[in-house]
Amino acid sequence: MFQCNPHKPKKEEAEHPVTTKKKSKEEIEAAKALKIKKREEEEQQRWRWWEEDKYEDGIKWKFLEHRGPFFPPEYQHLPDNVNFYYNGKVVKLGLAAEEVALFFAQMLDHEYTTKDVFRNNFFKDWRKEMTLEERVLISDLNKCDFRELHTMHKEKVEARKVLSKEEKLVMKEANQKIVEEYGFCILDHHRERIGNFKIEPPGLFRGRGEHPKQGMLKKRIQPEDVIINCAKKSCIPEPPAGHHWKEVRHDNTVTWLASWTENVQGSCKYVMLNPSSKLKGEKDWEKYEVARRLKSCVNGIRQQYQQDIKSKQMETRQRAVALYFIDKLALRAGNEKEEGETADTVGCCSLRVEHITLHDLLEDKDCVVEFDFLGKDCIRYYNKVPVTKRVFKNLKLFMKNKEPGDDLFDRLNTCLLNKHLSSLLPGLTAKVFRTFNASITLQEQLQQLSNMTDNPAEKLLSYNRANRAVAVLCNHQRVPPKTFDQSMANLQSKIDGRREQLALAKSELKLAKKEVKAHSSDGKLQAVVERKKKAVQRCEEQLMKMEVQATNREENKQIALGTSKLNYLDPRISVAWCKNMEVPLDKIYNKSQRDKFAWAVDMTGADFIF
DNA sequence: ATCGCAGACTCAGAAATGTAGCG
DNA sequence: CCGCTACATTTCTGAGTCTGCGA
Repeated sequence: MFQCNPHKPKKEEAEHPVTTKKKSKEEIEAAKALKIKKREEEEQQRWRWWEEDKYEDGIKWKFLEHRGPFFPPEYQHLPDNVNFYYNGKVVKLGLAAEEVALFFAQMLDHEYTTKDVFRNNFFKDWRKEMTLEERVLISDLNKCDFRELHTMHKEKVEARKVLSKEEKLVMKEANQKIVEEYGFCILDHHRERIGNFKIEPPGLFRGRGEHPKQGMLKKRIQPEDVIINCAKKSCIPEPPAGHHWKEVRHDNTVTWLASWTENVQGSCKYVMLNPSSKLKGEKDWEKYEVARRLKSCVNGIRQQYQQDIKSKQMETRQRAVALYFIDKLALRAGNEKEEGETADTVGCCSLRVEHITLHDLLEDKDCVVEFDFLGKDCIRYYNKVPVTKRVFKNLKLFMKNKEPGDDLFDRLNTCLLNKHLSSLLPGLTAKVFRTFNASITLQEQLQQLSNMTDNPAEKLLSYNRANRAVAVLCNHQRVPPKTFDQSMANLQSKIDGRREQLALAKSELKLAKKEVKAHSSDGKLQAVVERKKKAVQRCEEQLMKMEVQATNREENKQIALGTSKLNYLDPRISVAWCKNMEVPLDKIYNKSQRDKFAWAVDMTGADFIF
């Protein structure tokens, strides 16, 4: 005799005493009820800013109050028994040099520390932190032995993992206290979550790809480096004891609460609000509205750039071809970058001759352009695209008499392009094409792929496939997780196991049916048949679910769906689809995504069209 | 007037952390 | 029942886009 939990049909053996199971079941129910109640409360407290009037142009808030950013703890000297060695001898480093040495030691397992650029940059900056004595002594990184520091660090990480439940809870509560105090601000009478209220701790700069500055020391930020922005009439945040702010200003035309200049690239860093905030949400909404405006005039714009390709002006022709790429391939604008300051990556306007190859004929297609370049974050863009004859001819022209390293569009830059675009439609820039093409693709794909008659798993697979089409368009890639092949194999063996189980269940059902025939009108046997039938059905459902999961995972191997979902797809398309398909929203958006898109969830009906 | 550059903001994947489901 | 692991979510901060201002 056993109970079968409807949520876990797989567990069929009565391994546990019924009493404990019952209890935990009740507990689960109670927890669920609590969650629902909490969610409802949250919903009631939510600021429905999308129902309010907008501020006049440029004003971002009328009141802003916060506690200032949260600073990381000061560095503490290493314990006495942990030593750094130079040339085989113990060297006791001063506080500053030791801290930086530890940054390097912590990364010893990482590939970074084997790269020459990284090592040289690190060593140069490290020496700057040394005392004169240290600097005289330590002149060769290869003679430095950080292994004891490295081991200590690993042990610390390990120790944190094996803490008892109680200790972990204490830490969690301490963290929550910090979030409560520093993680929120008051903006126009509403409590809003801050995104990154923690000051970035010092460390070694890690760029993406072959970054010329990798390994440089990212210095500790002091309150003296930080500018605070808040309302004049608010309670001004208190700097840490013994310190003062660089400046306190009251600029309500910007959205940041604090800012500082980072020393490696000299760029500004900001403390800003969480994506669920009004300030971010309103901007997001506006972004999709501009993209929808583009939708209504994109045909005209397309016609125009097709015409412009024939223009007598070289500048116009280049602009037209670039726009053709941006529209068709969802390329980024491609601003110029300072050479030697960052990794060598490009976008549309900054493409060089070496990044494309022209094929009059390739794989049965005429006029094929082969793209191969590193884009944002050094993600490779590789694509073979058939283009119109006109575009093809122009590309040949643009490449004539140029070296591989020369700009493809030598008469064009993003400023020129965007000026042209904004003359076609106010607010139109190159990146709007990415948003527009991403969202329209999602809408079309959902329309094509999903059917009301599909089962829930199939509907979700279709949604993911539509999402995936967008991710492919936008070239959102990821490195397959290290465990990918293994986990795929695991899933497959699970599927195989389930298949066998299904076969078994089927034959048992047959047998049971025979029995019934033999001893007709035996009620008990009839019940057995019913039970076996259910078992078969359950098995089939489970199998189907797993197979869909396997398909989805395989197709997702190198594709990252998150970025497009979060930044390119008008959430109203997804909300409307859920309503039409009767799919619960939380199947496609997790908690923070629902928070971010609260405006869309609230205002969108099943009839929404992008 | 224009041009370059700082400033402000969005977008990006990796890494860290949390959690659920499994044996 | 409990620890472990795989997967999901969150955090982190670097890398883009684009605007507006001052020389």
